[in-house]
Amino acid sequence: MTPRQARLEQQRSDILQAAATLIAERGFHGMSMRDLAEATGFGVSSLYNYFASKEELLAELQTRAFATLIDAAESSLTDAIDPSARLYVFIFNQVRYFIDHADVMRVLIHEAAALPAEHRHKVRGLKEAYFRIGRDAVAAVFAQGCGTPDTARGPVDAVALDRATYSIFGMINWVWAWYEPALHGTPEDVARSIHSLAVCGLVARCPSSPTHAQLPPDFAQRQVSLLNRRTGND
Amino acid sequence: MTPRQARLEQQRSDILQAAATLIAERGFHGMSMRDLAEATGFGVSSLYNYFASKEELLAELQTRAFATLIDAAESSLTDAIDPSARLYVFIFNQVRYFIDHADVMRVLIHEAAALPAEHRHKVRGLKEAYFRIGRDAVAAVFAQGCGTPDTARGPVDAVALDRATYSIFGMINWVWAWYEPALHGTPEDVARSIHSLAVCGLVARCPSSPTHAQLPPDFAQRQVSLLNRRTGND
DNA sequence: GATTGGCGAACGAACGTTCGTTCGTCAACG
DNA sequence: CGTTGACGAACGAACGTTCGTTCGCCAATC
Repeated sequence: MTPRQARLEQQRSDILQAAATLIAERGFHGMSMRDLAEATGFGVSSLYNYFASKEELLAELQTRAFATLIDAAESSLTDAIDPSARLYVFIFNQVRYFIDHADVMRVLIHEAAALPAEHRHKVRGLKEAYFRIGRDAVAAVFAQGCGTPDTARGPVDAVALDRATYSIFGMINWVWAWYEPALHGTPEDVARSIHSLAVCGLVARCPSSPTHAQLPPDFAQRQVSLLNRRTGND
Repeated sequence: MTPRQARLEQQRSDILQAAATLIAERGFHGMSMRDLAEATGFGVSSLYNYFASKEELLAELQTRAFATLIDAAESSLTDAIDPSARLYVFIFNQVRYFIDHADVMRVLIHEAAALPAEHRHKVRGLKEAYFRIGRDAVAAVFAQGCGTPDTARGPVDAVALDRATYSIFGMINWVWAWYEPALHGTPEDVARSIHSLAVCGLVARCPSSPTHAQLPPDFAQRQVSLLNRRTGND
């Protein structure tokens, strides 16, 4: 990559990050290209040297973010740890990303419908791919039972599995709406709360959430580097 | 109430419902007053006979919806049933409302930030009141344990309780993003899935979700009438 | 080493359209 | 007959986008 291309890519990333912040605040239609120009220091027309239109800018933002999420999830789930720990890794990955990139996350959740049809289908495909990764992780825990054979429930019907998976996604995705570091603990605390709720519920007795000791030793660093890759929205 | 006032109130409700649909589709800034005029059959300027501004319209929509939710939750939780069943009632209430009024719900979730400061604080107050109702229901289950004394965990720290409550709200609120009646079962199925996940998790053995037999016999009808009251967004 | 020319990148100005809102008017109803 | 409410026309502001131009860098030429 020439320095020329690197500079261009860097500025595209900067613009995307600024756009994520503004869209998260005011919504896609609430952000004007003039707002974005002021936030980035560019003139309004210069933005069109980097993105063909406002809608293409949104599409690029969403595509990059989902690709990052999928990459991080796939890479982190290659380890052959037990289902409950795998689910924790998946949850922590996503919680971590949402807390670190709250504005990008808000865009992902809120502005899927603002895309033109062509881009919407592409993003939809990425979203479904991501959903399947999560559902596989949930299904493994579901099938396994509480870790001991006598509590195993056996296979569950597909609709109930979908509902459970969507519900777990709901816990994770909702983090953007309430989490404040000063009030609600660390991202690890959040991930543990969600994992505990997903696996054991509020009241049941079962093994506590995996500690870091049970996870690969380089786990934390791996996640960070993965999540900062490709999106460039840091 | 004179017929005059009744007619005015009816038309205000109609306009609010149409606005909810449009805002849910395109976002607050994405809906124009001309769109709303076309959807309601009014001329653009006639809308200003009913609402002082576009922002006041949004504020009224959100205020009415939260007031409806709070009323329904408070009324349905007066019965002295056991904590787990109370939590189910709370969850079902909200799921039911979200599925019946998916557009209003999307507005509640997405467009809080679009309000001017004054109205935003008022709505924020309603939202916190609603949160406290849910948190009390969660806390009772949390404290009770799995219904038998030997599994009781005792009191939990406040931050963890908040995290768990927010997570349960997340499961419920996320329903708008995925639920389709043809694919995912009845609203009761959804409420049971969420309740089961909240109380027992994916794997633990514990009493199944309350059946309707355990609930007051007029439960279903009471919910419907409550939820259709005051909002008028039907 | 100085001059030139091509080119990516940034810009201000302006386009036509749409935005939220206001106003004067006029028909209809109580 | 007086009040209410519906309306089209019009407002200034802001929208996304385009255009012509300029600036500065880097390589090729003298």
